[in-house]
Amino acid sequence: MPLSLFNTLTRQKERFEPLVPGKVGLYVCGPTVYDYAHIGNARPVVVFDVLYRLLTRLYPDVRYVRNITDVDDKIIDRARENGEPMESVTARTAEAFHQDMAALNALPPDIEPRATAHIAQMVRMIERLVAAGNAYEADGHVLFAVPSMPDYGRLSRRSRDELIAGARVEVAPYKRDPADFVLWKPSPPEVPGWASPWGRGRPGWHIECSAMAETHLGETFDIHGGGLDLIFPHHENEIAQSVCAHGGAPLARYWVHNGFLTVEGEKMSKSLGNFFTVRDLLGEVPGEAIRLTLLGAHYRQPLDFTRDALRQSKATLDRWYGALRAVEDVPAAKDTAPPDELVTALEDDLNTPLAISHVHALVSSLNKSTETAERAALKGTLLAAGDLLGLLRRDPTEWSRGDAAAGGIDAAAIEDLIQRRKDARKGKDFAEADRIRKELADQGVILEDGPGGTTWKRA
RNA sequence: GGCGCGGUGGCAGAGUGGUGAUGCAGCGGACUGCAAAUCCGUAUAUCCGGGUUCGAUUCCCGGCCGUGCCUCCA
Repeated sequence: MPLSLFNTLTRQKERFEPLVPGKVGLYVCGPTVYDYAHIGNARPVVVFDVLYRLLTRLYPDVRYVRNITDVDDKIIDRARENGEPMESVTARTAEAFHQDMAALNALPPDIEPRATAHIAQMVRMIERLVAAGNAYEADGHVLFAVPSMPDYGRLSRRSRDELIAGARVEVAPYKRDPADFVLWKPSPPEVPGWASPWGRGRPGWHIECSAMAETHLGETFDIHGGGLDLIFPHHENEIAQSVCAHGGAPLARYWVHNGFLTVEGEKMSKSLGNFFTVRDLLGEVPGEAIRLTLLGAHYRQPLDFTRDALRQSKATLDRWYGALRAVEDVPAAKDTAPPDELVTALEDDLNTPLAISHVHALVSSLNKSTETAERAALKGTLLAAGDLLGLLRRDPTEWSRGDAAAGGIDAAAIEDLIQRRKDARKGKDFAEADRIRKELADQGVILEDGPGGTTWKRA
């Protein structure tokens, strides 16, 4: 079954065909690095990581570009508040972002361009837009002239009139048209800035993505991804800039947007106190449980992120790793592929919930199997399925034993108690054996008596 | 006000014009010295009202409810 994706441009699920056979260019809007990534930021990263893994499986040459926005007024504000240079804010935050996303098993993109390294490309693009009559200088700013682009609003399906009618913000006096947006703005001396034909200044929000996409993927590429909230104005404006700077060549052929996330049924916001950073959550549950939670709903559906969902994802992974733990002594079959139905589910517009149900089926088969060759085959298939989804990468025993919580009982002490319980059982002193079981249970350690002896795991 | 999305069992969450996946929780059973894990079995759902159809949860219209965006905010 061929890959199909829901294209925001046409509001339809379309069969995916790369522009150049065998070769795929993917651009995803990355973070503005001024603070830790929150769980809402993590959703597109994880969703497009699955797409990247799938594309890599289907096509020999995939180039995944995800930018880092390291110049922005929010960053500048943060730097001023902290009394530190913008560069130290962005370096620190980008590093934290990398750590957090790695903890979610998100692969790094092939190229991670930074806005500040592409100022020259932005300036050149703006110059082209001015020369072509699509942009103008006014009051130290350079603005994109929206009326110069007849197709403006196609992605978000808004007419210019609607935009103006719905505008909530006062229109800057230097704009020729209320819908015009900033390409370049002046920087006062205390604000970071770069020399340009229009004086010292800094780029507007949208131009960086146009310039970086052009630099690393060319004028027209295959897939552009991001959150639903970016459709307007960000992606609409990106299209306007790029298309006009490229003589009408389309920017991306498929626009893929992930849905929004709520927390415990409410919009995440700092004032509601339900604002979770990935970093906070990683202190409570393994990153893999966060990842599975994010993949538990279809990417275009709204996702309600709850403690209960997180707990359930952890329980699911416990079961999956439990099945792997039972076949630790069986070498996985080599060169195994994920099940066809799982690949098919992902090819159908990234139906991760359906794909996950196929993992459940695999785990169930593995638990039931008693024949060594079959178990080896199933183990290989399960690991291949996990690889495609970015799951089940850890050692199963290590997973089940978890990390000794601060003050928790350590592995050596547990083993010692298990030995003492074994002696008690040998002497039919079940009261003592049960006392030890209870003692460990009270510390979150569960004992499992199997044919090969007693093993343990943390609850 | 404009544009958009969604309403499926106790919870989460897919598919589908014709016996409604999957997981968690529940109940019963097997296994276990007791457990845990696992396995087997089992009850429970398509917001409301119209329309199209032999037949709609699925398509169309209306309503109700929830929710997102509406230009520097990612």
